[in-house]
Amino acid sequence: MAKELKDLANREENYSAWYNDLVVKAGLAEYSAVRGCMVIKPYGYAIWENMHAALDAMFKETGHENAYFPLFIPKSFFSKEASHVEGFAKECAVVTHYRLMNDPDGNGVVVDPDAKLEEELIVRPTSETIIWNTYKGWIQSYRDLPILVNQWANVVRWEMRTRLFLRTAEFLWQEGHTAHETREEALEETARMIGVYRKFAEQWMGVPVIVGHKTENERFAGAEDTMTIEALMQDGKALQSGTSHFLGQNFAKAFDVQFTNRENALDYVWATSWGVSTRLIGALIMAHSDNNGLVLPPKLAPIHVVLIPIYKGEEEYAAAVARLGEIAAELRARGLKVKIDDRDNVRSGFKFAEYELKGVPVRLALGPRDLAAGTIELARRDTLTKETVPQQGLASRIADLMDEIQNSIFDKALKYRDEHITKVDTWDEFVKVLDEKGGFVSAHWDGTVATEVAIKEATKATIRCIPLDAEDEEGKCVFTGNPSHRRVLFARSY
RNA sequence: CGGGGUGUAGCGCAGUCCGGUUAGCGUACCUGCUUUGGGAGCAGGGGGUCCCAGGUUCGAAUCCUGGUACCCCGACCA
Repeated sequence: MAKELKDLANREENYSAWYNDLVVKAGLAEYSAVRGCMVIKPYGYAIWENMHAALDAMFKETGHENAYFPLFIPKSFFSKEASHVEGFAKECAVVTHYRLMNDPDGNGVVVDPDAKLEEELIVRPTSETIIWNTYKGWIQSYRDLPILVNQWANVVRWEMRTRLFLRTAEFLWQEGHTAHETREEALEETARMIGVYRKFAEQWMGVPVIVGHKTENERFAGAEDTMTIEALMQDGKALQSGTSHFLGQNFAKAFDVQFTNRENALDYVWATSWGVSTRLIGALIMAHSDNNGLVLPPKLAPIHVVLIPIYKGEEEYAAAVARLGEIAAELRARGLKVKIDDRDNVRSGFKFAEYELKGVPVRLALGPRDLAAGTIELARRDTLTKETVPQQGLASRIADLMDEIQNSIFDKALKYRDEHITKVDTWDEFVKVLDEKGGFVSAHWDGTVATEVAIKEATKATIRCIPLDAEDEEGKCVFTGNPSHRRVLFARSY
């Protein structure tokens, strides 16, 4: 185990390898036998369950309901919306047969050539097409609107290169798909849901994000506008952490979803879609972790407090574990998720390191000295500080501490993020900041796709978003010198 | 699909150039004793299709031919 710490401490050299190592060693996930696919282990899945629960409650508050649509989508559905198919065609898993048979030559099981599907089925890379095909049957009148439906599901995108949580061939997500009477209502929904994502990222994950619009070039395939939350990772790269799309009437037209409006005229429905995925777990890891491992925000941590007995011999062990049991009960009564690690085959120092690696926010250690004095050792994961405190009043102290830690890790991430937004007005500076400092570069851009693409080719940096709060400011494009009316945010990204 | 690399114990690797004891090291695992307020020590033990197939040879982890899998860098992308 000593070796693991050393590996993790070398993260400056190779952040990628460090990240991968951390995900595996903290017990969150690992690659599976299937190329590019990930096994989410119980500890990692517990974080996802917490995210799921919090997001789901927010969706309900904003009037949404859950439903479920098929995993398989007929191939023909994809050809109905031209830019949509163009965006996803290159990364689809396709089902062509429905039966296996024993190989006549005795080489195990083979695909039965007689069981070829008339029309291939696509394993969903996203569900717009199957959902709009379904909505067509649900909508006749403005009285049927709005439809505010969310689905929790898995999707498959056959990516060339994968990274645990950030990009895997299959991933878990939620996708909201809404239908509205008017353009304005759909635009409001698009903005409302990116607001929900922002709130979740900042208040639950402790990850500050910048809300903005994607450029035409970075927009979702089939959308008229894509709103995004962009987070900054500790290696200076940006991560698109959630998106909300205004789809206009594109899918309504492609799937012929018309309704009778209040003026008794036929009109096409206005649509939005929005989603976040298990990628958020990657964001959580890369925003907060340090050289000792994960740092989890209390609101999403599977375990809030771990209790560790310190002892010599059976008598001390029994005494410490018994007292910890009483303390655990008090903490649980406060709604805290508590684990007593009473293993006696590993030493306490080993346990300390292990729970730091796993990012448990608070650790309590109780030994003979504490039992005699009525105290306990309390250690904070985020600051790596520890102090000896009275057992008296411990539960309320820790309940308060959870809020403090939640705020503290957000503040730390916010400070880092804000220090890594650099205003730049010349091309030399632009390149220099990207190479030496990283983070977001706030610069003028002439608004053309050609310039954006040229900058990407020159620097690997893309426009992460046009921030919502971007002020009007006259300036010159950092690349072409053409006039610009506001700054946009560039960064290298995952 | 282009460029590079690697397949040897659960994991991480050495050995391959230059063929030759019973294939080795670290770690993990099992047993025992001693330990225990920050990743324990000692002793003993178990675990191998050296990626696969064919070839050369008295003899192949090592050389040759073909295959295959995975990793890294690019293109693609939540």
